[in-house]
Amino acid sequence: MSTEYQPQAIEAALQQRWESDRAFEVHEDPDKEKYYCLCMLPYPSGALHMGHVRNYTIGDVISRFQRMQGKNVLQPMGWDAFGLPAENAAIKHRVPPAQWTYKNIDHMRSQLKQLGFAYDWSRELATCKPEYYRWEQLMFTRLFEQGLVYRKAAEVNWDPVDQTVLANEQVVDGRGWRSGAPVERREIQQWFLKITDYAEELLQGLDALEGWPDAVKTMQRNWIGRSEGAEFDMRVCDADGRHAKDAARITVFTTRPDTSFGMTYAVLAPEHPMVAEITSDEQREAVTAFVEQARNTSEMDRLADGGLEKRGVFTGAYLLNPFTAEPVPVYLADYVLLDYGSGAIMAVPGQDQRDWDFAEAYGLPVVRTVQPPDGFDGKAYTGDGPAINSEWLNGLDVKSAILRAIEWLESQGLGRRRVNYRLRDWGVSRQRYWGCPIPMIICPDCGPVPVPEEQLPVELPEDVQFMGVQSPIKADPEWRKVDCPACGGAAERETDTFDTFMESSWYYARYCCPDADAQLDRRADYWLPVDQYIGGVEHAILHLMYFRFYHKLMRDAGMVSSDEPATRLLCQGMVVGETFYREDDEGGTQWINPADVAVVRDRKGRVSGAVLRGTDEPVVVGGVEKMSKSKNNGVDPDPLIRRFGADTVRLFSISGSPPDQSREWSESGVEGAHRFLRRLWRGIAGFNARHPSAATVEPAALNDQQKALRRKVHQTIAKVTDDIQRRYTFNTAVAAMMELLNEISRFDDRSDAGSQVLREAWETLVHMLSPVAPHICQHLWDAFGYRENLHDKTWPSVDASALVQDRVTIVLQVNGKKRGKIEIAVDAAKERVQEQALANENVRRSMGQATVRKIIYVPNKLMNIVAS
RNA sequence: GCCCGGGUGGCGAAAUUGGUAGACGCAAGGGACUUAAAAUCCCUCGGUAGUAAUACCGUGCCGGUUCGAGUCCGGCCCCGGGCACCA
Repeated sequence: MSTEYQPQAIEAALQQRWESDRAFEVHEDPDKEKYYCLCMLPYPSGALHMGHVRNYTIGDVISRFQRMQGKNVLQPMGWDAFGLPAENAAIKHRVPPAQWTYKNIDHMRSQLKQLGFAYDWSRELATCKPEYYRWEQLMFTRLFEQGLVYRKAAEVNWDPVDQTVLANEQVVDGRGWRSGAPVERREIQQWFLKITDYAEELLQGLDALEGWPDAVKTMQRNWIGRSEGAEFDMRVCDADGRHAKDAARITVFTTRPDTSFGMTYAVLAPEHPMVAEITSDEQREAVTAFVEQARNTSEMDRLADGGLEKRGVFTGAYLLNPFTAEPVPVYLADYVLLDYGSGAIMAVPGQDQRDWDFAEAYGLPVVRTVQPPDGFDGKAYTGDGPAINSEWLNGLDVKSAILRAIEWLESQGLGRRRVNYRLRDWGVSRQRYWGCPIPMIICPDCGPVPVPEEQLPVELPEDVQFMGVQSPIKADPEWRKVDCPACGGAAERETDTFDTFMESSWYYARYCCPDADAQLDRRADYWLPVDQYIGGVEHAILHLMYFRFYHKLMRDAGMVSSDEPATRLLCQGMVVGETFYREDDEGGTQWINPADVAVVRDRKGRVSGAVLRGTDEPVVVGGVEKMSKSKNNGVDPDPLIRRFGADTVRLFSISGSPPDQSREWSESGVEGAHRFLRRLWRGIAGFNARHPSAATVEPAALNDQQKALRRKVHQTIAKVTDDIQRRYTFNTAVAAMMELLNEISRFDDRSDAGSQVLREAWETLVHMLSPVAPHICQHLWDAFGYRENLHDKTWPSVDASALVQDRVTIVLQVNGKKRGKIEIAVDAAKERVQEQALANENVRRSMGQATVRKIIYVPNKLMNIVAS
């Protein structure tokens, strides 16, 4: 064993050893407890970044730890291989997306292997392969047959840059989530999955997900947006409230049926199907113009000003309020949405601020139906209070009045209790090439027909040329030509492809049986649900909702028996880094990579500035931000691995802050991590040279110092175990191991007993550190003379007798302020402690003339003397 | 506006059940070794006063509960994230 730590000399060899041993290939074993640890699969963008490294290190630490707990651990890896960047690269570099993708996968796979992650590579999958997506296509056709898939012409968010439709979730502040371009409005025939059928279950299921962060569950709850209320019908009438016997009815949804007596008008969404029918001749021109304007504005734009300006138009029609038997005028307005509730509302300006604003703008009356405790203040009142101006509801509080109003509606046959969800169906059509073809055929006679099972998969041609941005399968007039499976006549294939969230909705299950001759087989139920899922918070709603939904679809298709895909979820924080820039002559900002900058500090260690390396030109320190191309503050893991080794990079990426918080990258921090491994290496090299043979500890014969080190060792085992297993605070686990190394370094006892304690300490440290830094630890383990694989060695256990202390430190307080400490035998009687405490010089001084009123004693910890 | 997080040294942070605030790491300062540098090792490191022992102050702000509050309660301020005309 060399005296200097050279990671380059050991890491590749160990990686090869694990590979030829097939060390991390696992199989179903009914006798062992299974543990499925999964990191969100990467998009093969080209190269790993520090965020990947952190994510996968967390997963690997958990996986290796659980394996050392004796569990049968599955940790797979694969590629979310479809997606837009491949098409952009194809357009830019004239290389087929498939080729670009496979090349990236090869490179990133080799990077992952250099980091020594314990993956079962035999299960690797890429979602762009027909043998993967064929099952997704089959599932889709079955869902179509069950009525869970439908096609409709719908307003879509059209991204003019990416030339594609975006899901609502992919629109951020009215802009495409990837391109940042303002979203336009279009109508296109689209395929939808009925996720709304599962809204209630998706909501209820969150309560059982105890291992998920509250933040994620809250976001999903808000996204599903359940609201309880009532819906009821109102008849179209004239200005005097007269109506024909067969007068049309319009249904409204409200969460506040108790305020119905305060309804002073009604509003329909501009796209409401009844608009043309009810509009009066006098108002027709104005209404048509308004509807036209609404149609040409995207929903995002219409909602953009957040209620400041409410636009609307009077239809000339009236509806009869069933509560008062009085007519109310009907308006169209932007602020009512067609696809929520029934697309029509009763407006109660007295109790709803939006209605208030609109009533104010259009001179409509306000009727107050709830009495606020502090009087009216020129706004809508939405709080609780007794009902007023509401006949038979008067005096009831809001909750009771709602119930009474619903009872009345039901008894009159006018309406019913109703639950609405904000969640909308999942539009899965994308007008892109590099995605899974949607396995449907449109026949002029039969309509949409699913591609029969024996014709699946509908394969995406990989060897294509891009002419502009147009999808090659759309550009090719031949690809779409097909015979209708139903009537045999000429028909056309769907040329849209799936949203890539479709592939990432079930990959975790396919890993369980990657070679199954079905979407899934029985092996899936052995491994599922995932015990620990790890990924970024940016997927809190989209991916994490879709994969829960898809899991329930697979359950209902009999493929899996669990209700949820993952029992525990960890969202790791971002990797962030300092930014640096300077302004160029044109006033533009030039971002400079941290690698090219030297930071200047003052005497206190505060950052006082920064200069360009080499030239010493000053640059501006721009603040800590998420690593990104645009701020040029990204750090490439490759050179770090070459220079410091994978173990250092792994160690650094999980130390310093807890996994769910952001981790600031710093070169000196990486050096710190490396320094720790070097000290470990040198310490053991020196120890092995002095004490070549192993010996077991004889606890009874140890002196106080030896006992103290041994106690530290076992305290550290307890701490590290708890931190990794229960708390997931890898930063404090690493800190505890660093403390142990410090303690070992201070221990200078060359006696036989001393070296026995020391050996136990070194071995335990290496053992516990191995999930984080597997290469160096295995190498050191070998150097101790063992012939076993550390990843299969049972995790060290705490010797409770080693934790026992003879003497303890008691903190002395006077009136709650620390005044001293005493050393005393463990479990000493309160009287003994009190005697010594009151004899303590410092305690006596701070008590002065005061007399003792009370003594609080926390055994073996603290004594507080209350005196006055 | 609503819903989640969070605010502790120069910095990242720790303090797990109300019981020694600042573990561990980084940065900084001093020293040892060295021809020198790197590497390594040792010491100091919240603020103020003091040679020191020690005292006072200190976990965003104000108040409360308690023998004792970073931790619990009430009210505010600020930062980050999510949702946002959903009736």
